[in-house]
Amino acid sequence: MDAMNDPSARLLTLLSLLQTPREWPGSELAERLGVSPRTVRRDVDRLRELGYPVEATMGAAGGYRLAAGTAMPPLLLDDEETVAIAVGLSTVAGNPVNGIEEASLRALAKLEQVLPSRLRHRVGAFRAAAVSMLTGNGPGADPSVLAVTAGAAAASERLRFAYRTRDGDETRRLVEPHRLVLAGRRWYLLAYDNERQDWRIFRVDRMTDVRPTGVRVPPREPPGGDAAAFVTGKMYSLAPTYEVLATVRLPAAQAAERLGAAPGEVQPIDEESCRLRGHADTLEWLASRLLLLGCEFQVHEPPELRAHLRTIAARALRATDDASERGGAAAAG
Amino acid sequence: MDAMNDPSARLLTLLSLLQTPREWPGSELAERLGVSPRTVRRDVDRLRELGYPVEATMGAAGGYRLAAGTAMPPLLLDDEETVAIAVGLSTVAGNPVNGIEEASLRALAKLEQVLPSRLRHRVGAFRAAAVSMLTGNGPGADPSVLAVTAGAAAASERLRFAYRTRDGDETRRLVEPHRLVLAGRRWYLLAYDNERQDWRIFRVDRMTDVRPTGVRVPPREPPGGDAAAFVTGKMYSLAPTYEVLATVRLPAAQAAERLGAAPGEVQPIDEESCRLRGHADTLEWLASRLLLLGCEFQVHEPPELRAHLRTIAARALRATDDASERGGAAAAG
DNA sequence: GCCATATAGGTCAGATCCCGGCCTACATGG
DNA sequence: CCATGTAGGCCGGGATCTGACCTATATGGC
Repeated sequence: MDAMNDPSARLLTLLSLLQTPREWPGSELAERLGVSPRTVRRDVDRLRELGYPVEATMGAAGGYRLAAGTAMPPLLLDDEETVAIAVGLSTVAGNPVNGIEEASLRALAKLEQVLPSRLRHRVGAFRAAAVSMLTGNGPGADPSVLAVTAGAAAASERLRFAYRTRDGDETRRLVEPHRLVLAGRRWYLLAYDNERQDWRIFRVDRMTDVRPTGVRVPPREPPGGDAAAFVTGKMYSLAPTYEVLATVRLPAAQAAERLGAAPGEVQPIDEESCRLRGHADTLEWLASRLLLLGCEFQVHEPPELRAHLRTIAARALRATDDASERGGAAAAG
Repeated sequence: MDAMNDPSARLLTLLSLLQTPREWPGSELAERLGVSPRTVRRDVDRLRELGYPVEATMGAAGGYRLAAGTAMPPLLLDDEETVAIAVGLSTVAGNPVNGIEEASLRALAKLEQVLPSRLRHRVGAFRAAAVSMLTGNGPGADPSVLAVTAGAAAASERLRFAYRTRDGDETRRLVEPHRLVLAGRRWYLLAYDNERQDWRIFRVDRMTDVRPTGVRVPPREPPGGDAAAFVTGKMYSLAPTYEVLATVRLPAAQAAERLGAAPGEVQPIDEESCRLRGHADTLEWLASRLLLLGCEFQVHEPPELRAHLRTIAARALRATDDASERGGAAAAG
């Protein structure tokens, strides 16, 4: 199969074998690699010298296996594992709520760059199901759009895409991407618009048909220097959001834990309740998060959220109403 | 730093450089690798012969970059990307709803096997936040328990762990793990209990302090042959679940899409409503899923779910009740 | 307690590969 | 048209790799 004469290729396949969570006797490795057992021992030595600790259990039932070291070894994945990782990263990057969004985006860009095309559509299929499932069918940004954009920004490549403005118009853009910024629950792209000759901010979930042009340009300095500040400053003009103020009957620590490092601040009121302040862009998201807290709470601030909670309450009551069960059309009003 | 005299190590770092989404001129690669440009060209050739298509753009502003080929190249990740991948896999494996659970579990086991300890606690910290955030704070199984168990099952290693029975008793077990099976929303371990000398099924979320013994045993044949059938057969005796029957005022296709490939069947009633049948183990999960559908629905079957929906409705109404806003203790009744 | 079987590693000789330096060919952008 | 990049052939000296010995040592089963 592979040319096992080449020590480098052999080391790679040896690594991939050792990453399987099982023990490999040296003789079997020798057979698989097509070399003598002595060479296998030498290769194992080489891996150890490279910093990848190959554990060996001695004795009659001995064997080799890869252990945790100080550096990550190169991951050698099969098709399904690759798809799983791509989908997993999509759920984290496409619905970011914790604090590793940028890293997951980098990893996703790195992965998409080398993803075989035969796996690409499988990833897409799973992604739709998984993301909508895990995130509560939010209208988040397409992870592959995110990945391509992040890659172009890192490579300083011009980017071409279609952008749907707030009014629903479709426009085509040619930009020099600078940085992706996460604000609230949405990704924004800070980029220099080549046609309009000015800096613009784009909502990534409104970008489609994204394709790198391949043209590299020297990176441009954004105005103000700090991309995040620039974006958050202009964000509210792009997407109207709701300011939330609520009282939650839960200790501040517990509330923060259940909410995750999500939007907003949590301030303790007393030992068993706290004040929640933050902003989000959809009422459904807010309502479901509050209800999933599993405790009593009061919503003070956005009247729309109060109205929406009443809507949900009414719907939940109708769902348990025996009267509407008989005549299906009764729920029309 | 690295011994760049070794061609194997050099190829690895070259791969890691090329995985960065940018273009690398050959001269810079030569400098970084500490070899002559001619050797870089030879190394690039070698990568291509190994099946990793290194794209090169010719001309004055040329350079090398790694493109998508037919096989996945070994992924070389930095710390943050590794953590992001581990967290992403945890959200998919620890809250499985789509159909790549087994693959994500394999990938997670592979990754945890070689995860440097310094990254381990960072993964743990993010995991708690991310999983509870994305899954709606379900009491799912600990992903690292899942990963260790999957690894032991793959390696045919005996496993020792503490198990909390339904009555709340803690027992210590020594088993030969056979397979992990996903049933409904929970992971189950089918294993041969060495002390009780019989096959047993364990809920993974009740396993703690899991540690492989390192003792390898020849794999045993499970009773019926098919692990999944065996588990689903005994599942209901382990965890009491709720049978759901509901009518949803949404076309069947849309309902299926919003519910994902989750548990249950969706049967169309007419063009704008359908019947939903399935089972799940927590009322919170069921209620939130139904409410997130964003449409009218009626719950027929589990009386507990009807009661829970009324509870939620009452809580939502109290949250918008101005009277209870003044006196905090008024919500006690 | 012994033996089979595993890892661990030293040594040697021959074949092979690797590397840098030099050369020419070719594509591209200013 | 020229500077600058990739592409690749050729050559010679030196380093490396491999298999085939060998011994030491740890472990589990009989």
